[in-house]
Amino acid sequence: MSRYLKQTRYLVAVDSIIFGFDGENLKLLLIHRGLKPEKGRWSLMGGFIQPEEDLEKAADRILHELTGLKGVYLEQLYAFGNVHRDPTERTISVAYFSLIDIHQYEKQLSDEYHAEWVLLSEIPDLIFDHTEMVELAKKKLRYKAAIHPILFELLPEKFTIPQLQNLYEAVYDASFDKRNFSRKVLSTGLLVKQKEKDKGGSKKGAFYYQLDKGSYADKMQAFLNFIPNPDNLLI
Amino acid sequence: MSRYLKQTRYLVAVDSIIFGFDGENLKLLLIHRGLKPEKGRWSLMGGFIQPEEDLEKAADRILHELTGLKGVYLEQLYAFGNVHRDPTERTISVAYFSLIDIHQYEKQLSDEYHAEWVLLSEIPDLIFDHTEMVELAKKKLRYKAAIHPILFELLPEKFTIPQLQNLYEAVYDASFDKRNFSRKVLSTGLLVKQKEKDKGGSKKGAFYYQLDKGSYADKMQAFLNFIPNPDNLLI
DNA sequence: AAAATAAGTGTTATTTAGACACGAATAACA
DNA sequence: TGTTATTCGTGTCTAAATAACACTTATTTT
Repeated sequence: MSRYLKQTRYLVAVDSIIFGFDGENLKLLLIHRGLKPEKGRWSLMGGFIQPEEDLEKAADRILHELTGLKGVYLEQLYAFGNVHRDPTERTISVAYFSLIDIHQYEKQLSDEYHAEWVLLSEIPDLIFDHTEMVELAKKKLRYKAAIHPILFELLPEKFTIPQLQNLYEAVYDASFDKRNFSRKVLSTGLLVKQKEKDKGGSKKGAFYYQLDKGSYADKMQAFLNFIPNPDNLLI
Repeated sequence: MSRYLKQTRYLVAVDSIIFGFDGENLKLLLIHRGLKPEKGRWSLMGGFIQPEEDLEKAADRILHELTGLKGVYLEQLYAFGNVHRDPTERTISVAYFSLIDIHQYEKQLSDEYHAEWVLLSEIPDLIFDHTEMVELAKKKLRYKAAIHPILFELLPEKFTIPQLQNLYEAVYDASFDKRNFSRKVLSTGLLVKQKEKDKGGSKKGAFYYQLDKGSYADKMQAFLNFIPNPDNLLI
């Protein structure tokens, strides 16, 4: 039934930039390639799309294979299609990035892939154009998080304001005034205060908060200007 | 040299959403498909990528073929890869959108493609998932223009403040106070006042302005909050 | 009981946004 | 040639948002 007879076909892959936060640092989930070519080198998790599989679904599958997680935040980043990006054979790769709570990640299946969390500030050499993909993903994360409340995806369901601030400070490699920060974040109406405190972080303990799932969906688009002086922070 | 033996290969296309502005209305450049399948129906301009052609280059080529223009604003929008989006054969399409000054467009080559400018508010049925592509491009245009000074790409080199305001009003389907608008746009430091006036638009005439190319590159990222109450306008 | 630590909160000054109205320049026309 | 119609161009004031700033509270440790 193929009617586009004279055209060349190409491999199409999906690669995933998976960000995680451990309460302290931002990390990236990488694998040690077990297969040739480039065996033994660091790489993003990826795979070829299958004949009956939508792009999004392929990204979902790959994420699931590596982390065992389903239903996590996943967003298309960019299609990379330089002719020689994979020296073996021309492959167009659609990169996705996702945000997961690092503590939800169980190392179940990861041995199969030799997956490891790596500090975002200490990313090793990666194969192909994966470094470029990661750089773009970092940029987009900063960009988007300045405008939309997506960083909650990196936290557990219950989190404290200081934890949230740590996360923002890690993403922007900056520090914010905690009075202004908490006022701003609470004024969004997105957070619901819990009765329990997290006693782990300090002697006094900090109250847990939870996302108001209802308004979260609504306000996804209404979070502009979250970061002061974004001009200085966005690349 | 192909080592990924067991994988399926796919067609990869590029489709272009080409926006233009005629001083009054926003328009989209569409073609009447001359080839089967779907001959005679409206479509975005597109084509398959060639073996030695980067993605970006393919988008550039297609734009050039249709409009005769080179070096225009071109940005990757999204990769569309649903299994059955092209019923003939599975094709992954990477969509690009571009912004051109409609008056720079000469209908040189367009007869070959039966290209036509169509009002953005009156877009006909399009083949495949092209309607979805256009919707996403509209959304991204609004989104991005609220934050970055990209709409200048739709204007001639010299333009007046009222013309610029018309453009913003067309993009956001809203009207803005001209005093606040001009104060805001001039405060960016992006515009250089010219000595001549445009006498076409009014009896009094309006001064031309030109982009300060130097600061344009710098301030591409520093144009946040250009649109009042963006919450109401961004989808 | 004193000290150490991190949480939580309020005030003020500055900046920015948004609402608002009139004079100036020119062409068309009476 | 004076009057009218049209659009350009500008200034002020009020309200809201931002950012800078410091102390008290709760609790554990010593």
